Amino acid sequence: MIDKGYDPGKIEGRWYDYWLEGGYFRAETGSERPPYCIVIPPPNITGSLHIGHALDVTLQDILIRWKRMSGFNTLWLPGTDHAGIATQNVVERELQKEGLDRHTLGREGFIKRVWEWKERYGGEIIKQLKSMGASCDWSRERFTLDEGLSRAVREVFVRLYNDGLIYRGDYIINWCPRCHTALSDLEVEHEEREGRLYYIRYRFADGGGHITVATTRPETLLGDTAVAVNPEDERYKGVVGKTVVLPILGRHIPVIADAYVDSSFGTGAVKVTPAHDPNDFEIARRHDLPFVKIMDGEGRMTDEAGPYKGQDRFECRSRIIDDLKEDGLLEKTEPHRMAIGHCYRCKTIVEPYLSEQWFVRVRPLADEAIKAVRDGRIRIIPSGWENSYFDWMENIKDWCISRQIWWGHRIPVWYCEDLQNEECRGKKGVIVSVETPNRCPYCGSARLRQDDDVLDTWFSSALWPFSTLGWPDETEDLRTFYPTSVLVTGFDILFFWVARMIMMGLRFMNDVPFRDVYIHALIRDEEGQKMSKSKGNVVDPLEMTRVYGTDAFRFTLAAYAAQGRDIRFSEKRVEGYRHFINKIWNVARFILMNQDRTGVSKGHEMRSLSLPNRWIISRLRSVIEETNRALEEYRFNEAAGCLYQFVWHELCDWYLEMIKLELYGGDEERRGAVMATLNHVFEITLCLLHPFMPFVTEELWHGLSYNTGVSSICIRRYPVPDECGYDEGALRDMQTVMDAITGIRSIRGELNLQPSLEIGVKIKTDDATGRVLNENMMYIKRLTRARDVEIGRDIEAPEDSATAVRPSMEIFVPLEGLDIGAEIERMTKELERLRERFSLLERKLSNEDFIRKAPERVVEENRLKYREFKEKIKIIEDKLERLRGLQRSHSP
RNA sequence: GGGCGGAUAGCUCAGGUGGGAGAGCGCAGCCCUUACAAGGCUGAGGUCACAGGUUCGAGCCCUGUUCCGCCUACCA
Repeated sequence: MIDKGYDPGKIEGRWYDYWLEGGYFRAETGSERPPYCIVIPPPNITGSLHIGHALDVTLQDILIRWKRMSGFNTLWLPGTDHAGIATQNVVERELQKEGLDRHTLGREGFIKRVWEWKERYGGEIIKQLKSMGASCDWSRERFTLDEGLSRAVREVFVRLYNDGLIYRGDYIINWCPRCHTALSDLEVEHEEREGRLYYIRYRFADGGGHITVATTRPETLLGDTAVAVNPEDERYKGVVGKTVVLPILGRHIPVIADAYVDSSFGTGAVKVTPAHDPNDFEIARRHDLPFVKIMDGEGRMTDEAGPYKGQDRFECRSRIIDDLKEDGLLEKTEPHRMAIGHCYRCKTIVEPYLSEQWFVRVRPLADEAIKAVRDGRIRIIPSGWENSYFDWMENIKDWCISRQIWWGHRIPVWYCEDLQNEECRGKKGVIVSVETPNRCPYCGSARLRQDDDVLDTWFSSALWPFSTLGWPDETEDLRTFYPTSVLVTGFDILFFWVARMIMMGLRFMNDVPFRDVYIHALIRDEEGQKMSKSKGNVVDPLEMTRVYGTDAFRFTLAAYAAQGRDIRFSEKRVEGYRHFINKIWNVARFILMNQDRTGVSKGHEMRSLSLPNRWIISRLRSVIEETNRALEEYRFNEAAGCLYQFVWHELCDWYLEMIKLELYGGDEERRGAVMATLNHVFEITLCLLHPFMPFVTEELWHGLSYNTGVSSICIRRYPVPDECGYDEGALRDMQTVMDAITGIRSIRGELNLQPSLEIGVKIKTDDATGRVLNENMMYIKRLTRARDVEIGRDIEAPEDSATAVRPSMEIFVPLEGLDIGAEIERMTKELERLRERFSLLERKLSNEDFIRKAPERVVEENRLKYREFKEKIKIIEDKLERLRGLQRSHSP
């Protein structure tokens, strides 16, 4: 006999090892079975499992286990991401504690150090994935800096370069002064804040007056090389072409006209700082203005900043404001809402910064990626995200891919230092190559210098669906599993990752990287706040699994995963599902206890079974259908909800309670038949549940010896409807029996009758219903604790009796000393409810338009209900009248 | 500035194509009935944010309003 309660800690590790030993998670090469593949969104090696991963992993595992059981050759490919900036930051912090920095170690030494760190801690998250029960094929685990994946990265870079889709140049990019690197537009998080708009006077050089510009960043005036106005702006017509004097520095700069300037904003005149603002950069290129860099990579002011040299950018700002005030050049300031960009890794305010970087020309790639979704080669689920996808793709700008850090894929570009011939000089000595060159291919020089930069981490993750399968080699895995089946991820990386995988997949594999993209919600705390360490509101998934068990936690996440909505996570709900698992556990206990006593017999005809047995099998058939359908449509919450409802409220509350009668009494043949049915139903139920709660289902499946012929539930065929018979009559009859039982119970409950009180019951009903009730009398008696039940079409309502009205049934419970007042109250309330509904029906049916325009089916349904309610109301009215009569005769 | 989503029971949320308002938790009453008190039975509780419109009929479709959340953006 198994333990009284379920203790997840005892069994989870054991079964996970069992699965690994059995090799159940390993994908086959050269399989006849249809492939089903998911590549995991690779977690950062710096990370530890958070609740978002837990959700992501749970949903993927549900799909993979379901498909594996359904006969597919499944591959769930796991791995981790090197996470360039994040990892570099972590290791740098560690060095800092030792009083070191990366420059003292040197590039090679530092990278060695990061690898050491990776070996030590990078595996943590993998262990945590395993503890969630993830059925990944660990023999195919990948890391974005693996040799194979690195080769893919270089290959892609070289091909894109040769196709003219990668270029290098001086542009304004987003610069993080703390991480000392360029960032792509996406890596900047914008946050709206209350700032100030400063109105600053620039005096004309000829001494006559001034022009006022408005700016949010007064310190950048040090780098101004013009003031611009709109050419159509009448106010400034006479000013264009004049010269103004830059405040503080006294430099003379021109007033120019450019259509970019919005006359309605500020004063209609804008200062132009070409080296520190992307728009000004464009203006400067149009007007051939000089570029003056006033800030360095640390965010400190350069020599160009004159008296402010060496100051921090924010210190400089306040100094400049003071100085402008002193010079009487600060006209006014206004409050101004604006979005400020922050580094997504360290939250430092980013700086628009002019520097030489590598870029991907994404327009042609994006166009193909748009087509793939438009024509349905890729489905995005829920489809609402398609709009965001299209919007972003249509307005996409070139992607800055070079990073000035050390941890990552070094850019496969070398520069010839000698430029010894015409060809070499023509190419500017730039060598782009998959293999590391020994000599310059143009001039033969051996003095080559590799580009210092590494690639954006997302550049390598964009290749993940094919680089992990062996590309650029034409491997068996690639042939079998590309395109992958579905990508499961959160919307926060739709652009970062999903969109870029689509672009790269189409470009290099000539096919989409996945057929479906399932986008799940973000998990928030109970107040709807995003979880973050600094807020201290994180829910630790590992603690959840420790306290409630992995299965309960997984089931909770699945039950929460309704499409298109954020999840507000509540621990109470996990607790609820732990109870659910305990419930399942106890079904197994129930089976084992009775099995010992009764044994099991086999091969029973459905029609020879008693009503509850025929009913539960028919219900299970529907549950199988619904679960499969829900999973097919990524409606995880519906699948979970349907199983929960079935197990708890149908299997346990009704079926088990009813068959106790047959198990405790009845003949041996009958007991054996019931046990056979129960086992059949429970075995299938465990299988249905297995993808959601792998551990407890495996444990019970073995505990109940269902493992004949198949060594693990995880490879047992996922239930199909044909495994169950279907008996519509049983569903109908069972409903009748349940109606009778709940009717009687309702009287018991509402009148507060002692459960020990054995009651007599009279039911007035038609012959057909009466026959069903009589056939199942024993269940009714047991579940209502009724002494005797009299059934007939001519039953008279006894005096002093409580009443319940059910479809085609009037139920009476005669009671000595019935509390007439209480019963009148009950009946009155019931009557009110009925009358309300009835008058609605009455109005509907007396509406000619309704009769004429509504579908026949709906009209008929309403007529039926109308008659039913009318009858019920009459019964209750009569009953009430009699009760009132009684009340009068009883009172003195 | 543009876009998207949400507002349903005290709380957290379900409600694929318009036709009987649901679940879990919580709450109240009764019950330790031999799988489970991590349980059972019976209940109470809702002008489906607001205002219009379409329709025989709207939680669901359309328009507008309010509040909340998110994404996105080069008006300094």
